[in-house]
Amino acid sequence: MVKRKAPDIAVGRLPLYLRVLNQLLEEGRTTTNSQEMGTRLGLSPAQIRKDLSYFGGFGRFGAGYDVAYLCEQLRRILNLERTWPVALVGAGHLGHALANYGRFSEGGFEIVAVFDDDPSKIGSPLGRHQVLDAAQLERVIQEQGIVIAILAVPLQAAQAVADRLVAAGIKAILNYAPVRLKVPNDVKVQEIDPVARLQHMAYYLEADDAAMDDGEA
Amino acid sequence: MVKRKAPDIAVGRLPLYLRVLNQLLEEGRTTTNSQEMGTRLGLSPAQIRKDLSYFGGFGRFGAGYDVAYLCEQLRRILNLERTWPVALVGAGHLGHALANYGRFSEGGFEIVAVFDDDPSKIGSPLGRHQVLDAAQLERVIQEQGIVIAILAVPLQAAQAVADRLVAAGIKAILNYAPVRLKVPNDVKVQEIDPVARLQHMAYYLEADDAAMDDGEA
DNA sequence: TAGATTGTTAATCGATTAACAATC
DNA sequence: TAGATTGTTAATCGATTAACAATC
Repeated sequence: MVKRKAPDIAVGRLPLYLRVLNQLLEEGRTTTNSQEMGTRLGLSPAQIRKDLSYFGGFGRFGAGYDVAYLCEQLRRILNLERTWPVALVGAGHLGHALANYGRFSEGGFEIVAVFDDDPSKIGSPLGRHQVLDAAQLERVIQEQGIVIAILAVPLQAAQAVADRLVAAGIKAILNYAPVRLKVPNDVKVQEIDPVARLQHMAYYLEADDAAMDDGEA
Repeated sequence: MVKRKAPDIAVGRLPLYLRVLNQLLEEGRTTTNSQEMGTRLGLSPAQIRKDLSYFGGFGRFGAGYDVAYLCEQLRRILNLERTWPVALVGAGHLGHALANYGRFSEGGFEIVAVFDDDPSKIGSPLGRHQVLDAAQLERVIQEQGIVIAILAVPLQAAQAVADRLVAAGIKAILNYAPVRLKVPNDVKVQEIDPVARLQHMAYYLEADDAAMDDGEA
């Protein structure tokens, strides 16, 4: 009866559940079940029911889950009933792509400020914004009560910028620089490193270097 | 003595080890140890030694690891002694960022072709390339023996494009669309979903919506 | 009710950590 | 040698799965 604290790995799957539920919603479906969700995500039905059970009982015995209701509940659990303002640091190619990425808003996030320290970029338009001087970082973050930042700066600058973000009050960083940032315990970091992901997959590829061109023995 | 097959989760950490080793190399360091690597990555020394032990013994008792040597060995294990040609599908904002991303090459990858099906994009320059007609996808992939693809197309198109990639011989897909792709067992997929990562972190943030502006009770 | 699927408990499986003999 | 750190084994910890009573 006394719920054990949800493990982080289960929390990390909730966004995936939210994703399939939105997908089902778009298909006009009103109910689903752990079997179907599992199939779509490549997870076992048991795992989905277990994960959900850390947060409560959201289904109906014999009938599965109401798509809209479960969706709503997951958004509540994940603190997505509000829109979180996000600071984006770095207005290079990646910064541009992120500033123009449409899925943040439906996900519960909105980039409200973009920073760079390159004088040639400051003031230029980016998405619906103008690039702000990185010198303004602390001021803007504090004035707007921003607690989430996306870090899209070169590797060499990443830790220094992260330190400033943390000092300004940021509590969650989505880090695109290939480095494990050092931050206090109460600050969450998620790292996105496409090269590491490719390298992970390369392990399973045929090492065979030659060949392919046109098969000679 | 008979090594057990390395678990995928350990394989996935090898790129991180490679990353710190490169970092150490840049700092001019010639040796390191599991303690130091662990500190830099936020992992236990035991875990690092265990992970490496699946692939062999690379250290010297009492002296730790030779940075250059371990680096070399990890690149060998991960099949990174060659440069893998990569196909990029999708020439939107994200495609642009990826095509201009400098870290693929040092990681062992090179984007050799960019595809899009938008007539207004086909033929236009992107990085060092010209955007190719997506209709040429199969031909180019087969002719060049490409086995790795990066998928940066809209959600709605993702599965259909993935099907074509697989049919053309692709064995590894880095998927930026927020959907779990259905692929055969011998095809690896890694998914990158920044929104899901932000949502994961949002769970740990203060749910408090108001406040912040200027603290009124 | 009979049928279906949940929520939960217990069993299994796998990953991490601790500990230490091996050894340079 | 004494000191240090590896590679590996065994112990611990945690996550996943199987199974089923609960119940709509």
